[in-house]
Amino acid sequence: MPPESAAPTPSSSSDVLPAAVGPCQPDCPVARAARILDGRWTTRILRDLLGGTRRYSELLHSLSGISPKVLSQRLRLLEQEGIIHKTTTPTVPPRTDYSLTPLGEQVRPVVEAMAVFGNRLQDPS
Amino acid sequence: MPPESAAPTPSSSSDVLPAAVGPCQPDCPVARAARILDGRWTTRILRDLLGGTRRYSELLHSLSGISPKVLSQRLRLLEQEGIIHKTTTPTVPPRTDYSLTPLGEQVRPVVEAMAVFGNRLQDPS
DNA sequence: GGAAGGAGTTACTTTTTGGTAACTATTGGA
DNA sequence: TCCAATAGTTACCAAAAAGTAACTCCTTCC
Repeated sequence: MPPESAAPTPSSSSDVLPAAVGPCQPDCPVARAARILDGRWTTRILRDLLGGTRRYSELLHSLSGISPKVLSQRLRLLEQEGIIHKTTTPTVPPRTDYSLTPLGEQVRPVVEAMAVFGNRLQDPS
Repeated sequence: MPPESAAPTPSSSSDVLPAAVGPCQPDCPVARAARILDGRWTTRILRDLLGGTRRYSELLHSLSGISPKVLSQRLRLLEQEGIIHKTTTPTVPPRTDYSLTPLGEQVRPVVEAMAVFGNRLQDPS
């Protein structure tokens, strides 16, 4: 039987990926991140919030096609996970601002890497 | 009315994110990447393939909990998108190897960033 | 003849996610 | 009195994704 599989692929950069170490367990870092970033809209919401604080109605319009239900669902979830922070100002029409928490700021590299990858997809040079 | 929203947040690194430029369109790079990385298993499959070539049965076991149906569905999809490559060796029990294409290698930074983020989630210091 | 091994497929069900449309609350202003 | 604006919620329905279990193909070995 020939020596098979798992040649110690030249790891491109750091060793954050234990891919050579073992298989991806259900609670491995990648899986945990995936659970939070899951959903059709999550990364797009985050992408907009990486540009700064946004109001509910701003997000509703900038994420064209999202419904108010899904938006508030996702925002609630991200808030529960400690990724975003909600500020309600009880002005006369009420005003709600959403912004990234310090933890939420940590998704920046993920979303940036996705943007780079998305550009490769667009332009298959 | 006070000047509102979208203060030009100090962009942390490169300008891959057009967040300051405008809202995320349905076909923005982040959205395109998200469409491909979507699904409960996709990033985990990719994470394992970043460790090198894997066989169907290896993936089936390393991704504990995945069903053969979902695995082959996802692999087919990723192949169609040009992310992975499939090699069938018609030996006596047949053997199929999956590996990343050059395009697929481009997801490494995404998955690595997810791993880093996932570790922050684990250890909320 | 029958089981074994690898890579799937098929039919069917369940769960999850998302979409639609309409409705609520609050209060200042025309 | 009624409308407007903001930030949602609610009930209901549709679609998509995933799970389950069983079955297929092929060939070699016992």
